[in-house]
Amino acid sequence: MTGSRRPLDELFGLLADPTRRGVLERLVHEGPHTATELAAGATVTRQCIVKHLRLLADAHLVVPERDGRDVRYRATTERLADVVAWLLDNSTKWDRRMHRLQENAAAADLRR
Amino acid sequence: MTGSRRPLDELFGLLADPTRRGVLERLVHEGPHTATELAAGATVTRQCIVKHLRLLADAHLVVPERDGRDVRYRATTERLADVVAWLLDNSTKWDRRMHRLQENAAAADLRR
DNA sequence: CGAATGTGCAAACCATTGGTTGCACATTCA
DNA sequence: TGAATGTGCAACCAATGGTTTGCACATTCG
Repeated sequence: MTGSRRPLDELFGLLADPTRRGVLERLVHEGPHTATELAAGATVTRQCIVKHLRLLADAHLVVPERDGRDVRYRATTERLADVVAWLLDNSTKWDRRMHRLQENAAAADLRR
Repeated sequence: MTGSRRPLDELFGLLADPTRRGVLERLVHEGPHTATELAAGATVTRQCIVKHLRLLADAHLVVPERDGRDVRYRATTERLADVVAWLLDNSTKWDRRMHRLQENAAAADLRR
C-alpha cells in the first residue's frame, strides 16, 4: 500500500530496545563515543553494546569512524525522518495535537 | 534520563511489527473494523489479528467497541505523540530537515 | 429450534534476539 | 620488546513474540 514497509520495521524495531535507545541518546547528546566508553557508563557488557552499535550502523542510524586503535561512533538522524513521516501520516483526523504537528510538518516541507 | 522510557519501548515495539502496523493503518484510513473483517483482507489468521488488536488495545492505540455480537475496533492516535516527541527530541543538531520539524513542533506546542 | 457466523481462550511451535562468556588479533606506549 | 588497552569473532543461553490450530461459548437469523 504505502510501498515498502520493511525499512520501517527495521527502524521501529531498533528504537524499541531501551539499551539501544540509550546508546543512541548518549551519542546524540554527548557526541561521538567509542564502544568501550559507552559500555563503561552502561549496565551491560561491551560486547552487547558492540552488537547494538553494529545493528544501528547497518540501519545507518550511527556511523563508525576509525581513529587509530579505536572506533568512534557518531549518530546520524536522517533515517528518523521516515519514522516521523509514517507517524504523522497515520495520525490525522483523530487527534488534534497530532493534527497540528502534521500541518506544521507539511508547512516545513513546503518551504524546504 | 529522559524519565520513564518503558512506554516508549512498548510503543516502538508495537509499531515495529508490519502486521500490526498494517492493522493500524487500515483502522486509521478505513475507519473502525471488526477482527474478522480485518482478517479477511489480511494474509494472516483471525486469531493472530485478535492478538495484535489486544496488544494495541492494551497500549491504547485502538479501542474496542461492542456492537451486538461483534466488536469493532477504532484507532486512537494520542499515544503516538510521545513517540514523535522522542524522535524530535533526538534529532536536533545533525539533520536540517529534522531540525525544521523540531522547530515547528515546538511552535505548535506553544500555541496549544 | 437449529444452522451460521462471530468472539474468546489456550496450548504449542518456531524464529528472533538481547545478553553473556571466552579468546584471538591489533595498536599503542613505557 | 612486552604489557596494556581496545576491537573482532563465535558459540551459547534464556526469553520473548508472532503465528497457527483447535475448540468452546455467544448471538443472530431463517
